[in-house]
Amino acid sequence: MAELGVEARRREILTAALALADERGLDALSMRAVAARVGVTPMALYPYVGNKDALLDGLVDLMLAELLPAAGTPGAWDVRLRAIAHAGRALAHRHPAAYPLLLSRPAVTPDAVRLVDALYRALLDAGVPAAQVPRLERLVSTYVLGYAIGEITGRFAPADPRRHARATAAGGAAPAHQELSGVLAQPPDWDTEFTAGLDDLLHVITSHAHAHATRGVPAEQAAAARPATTRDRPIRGSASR
Amino acid sequence: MAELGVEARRREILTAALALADERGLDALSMRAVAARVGVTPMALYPYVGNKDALLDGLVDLMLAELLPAAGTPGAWDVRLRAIAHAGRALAHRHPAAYPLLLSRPAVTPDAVRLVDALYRALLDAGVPAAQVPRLERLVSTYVLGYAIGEITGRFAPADPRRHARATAAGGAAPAHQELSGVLAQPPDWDTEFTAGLDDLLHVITSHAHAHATRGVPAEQAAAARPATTRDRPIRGSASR
DNA sequence: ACCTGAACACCGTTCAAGT
DNA sequence: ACCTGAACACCGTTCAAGT
Repeated sequence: MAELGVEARRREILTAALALADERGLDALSMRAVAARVGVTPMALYPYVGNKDALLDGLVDLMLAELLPAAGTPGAWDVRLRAIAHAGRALAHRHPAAYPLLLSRPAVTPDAVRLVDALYRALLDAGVPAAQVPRLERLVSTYVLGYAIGEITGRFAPADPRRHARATAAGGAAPAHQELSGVLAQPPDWDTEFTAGLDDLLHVITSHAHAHATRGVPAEQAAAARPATTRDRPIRGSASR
Repeated sequence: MAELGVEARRREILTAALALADERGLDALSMRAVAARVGVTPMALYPYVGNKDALLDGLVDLMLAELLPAAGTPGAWDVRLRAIAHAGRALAHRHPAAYPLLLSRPAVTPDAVRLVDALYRALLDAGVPAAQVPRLERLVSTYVLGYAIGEITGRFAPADPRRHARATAAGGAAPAHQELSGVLAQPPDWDTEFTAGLDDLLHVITSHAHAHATRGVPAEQAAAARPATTRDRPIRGSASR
């Protein structure tokens, strides 16, 4: 009972911290401000969150927990992979200030492992050889995180005319910009671009997949539908539960 | 003369700040610490760097300046693109603490534009249609930045046995991890993996290229080697200088 | 068991002042 | 023209103390 209370209080504190980051940015996320929002003295936070660094790790946990339901999406491997990717990007829009923490902190919490596991599963179901699965998982998650962060931090943003102006002002120093002035004049649609990049990565994945393994359904169903001899390696556990 | 002195002093301050970040991390990068390293009072920095935020932008500038020579690499489009990508990753290893700033600040300085221009040029030379060039440039630069940051911040890192242990401890919650336990047991070579991902992106690029445009040499030579009728759009300026 | 209050060693930045 | 010093409003975190 007391233990449960501690966990609940911890979540209460982390939720307040994430809300504060959402509303006023990472710079405004001080232990003192979080404490004030929870209605307590700064020192009262320490037994629950350790210190500020651990509090930031806690925010990562909280965001991963929000993302996790996407890992349960049913359907073909590419449907599942797309769902997780789009959920990952949507998370960035919901928590633009805290989101970059995902890229800078090791993903070793149970929820992070579960999420990675769902991506591993999708890649395995796509027919990717085991040796390539972790690498392609990192390729996809790097894309999702990097793209979303580029978007929210404004790295891609200079859709305002000033960048274009500056680029052409550079003149001979930026000839390719001049050659592309037509397409650079119209700002891109970031939703469309994200999906296009994801499509490109899906092609990369299928290009690495075994020729015979074009199964697009979850492992159990695929295993049931295929003759056992098409399995390239023994599957240990979990297939029937 | 006085103007030049100001620029030189600014660079001196930024160089000291970058060195400080390299040696003691971003958290240790205070205005006071930079000032002490330069041998001056904190307030003396302000006329040169504006404020702390602008100082961080200055570090981005400094890193881009280090990266820029890679944009001058000669050779075929893919050679040039690879050179820039590998230089971008090498930069991360040289400045692990400051590097993530590249992902979080808009790239609108002249050096940034020059770098993007070199990537645009490589993609154009690859035969990518103009409409796809900016998107694929963002795909490539997102990969380089995201991968390098994942590497230096330890997001990929749990090559230590603990992650694997934790994943398998999760048991039924991480079945794909179990299925992959063989490949997950051996830590990846990050150099090789970076290159493999880059190869994948090069394939994406060529898959988007015009069928006839497999030119692998800089624009001027390619333009000279091909009949003018194969050009899909008029090239404005720069081609002959 | 849970929280508070005072204190310490830091921050970034302002302002008025020095030479 | 270039820099300093004192001051202000903040930080994260410690410690001893309250109830």
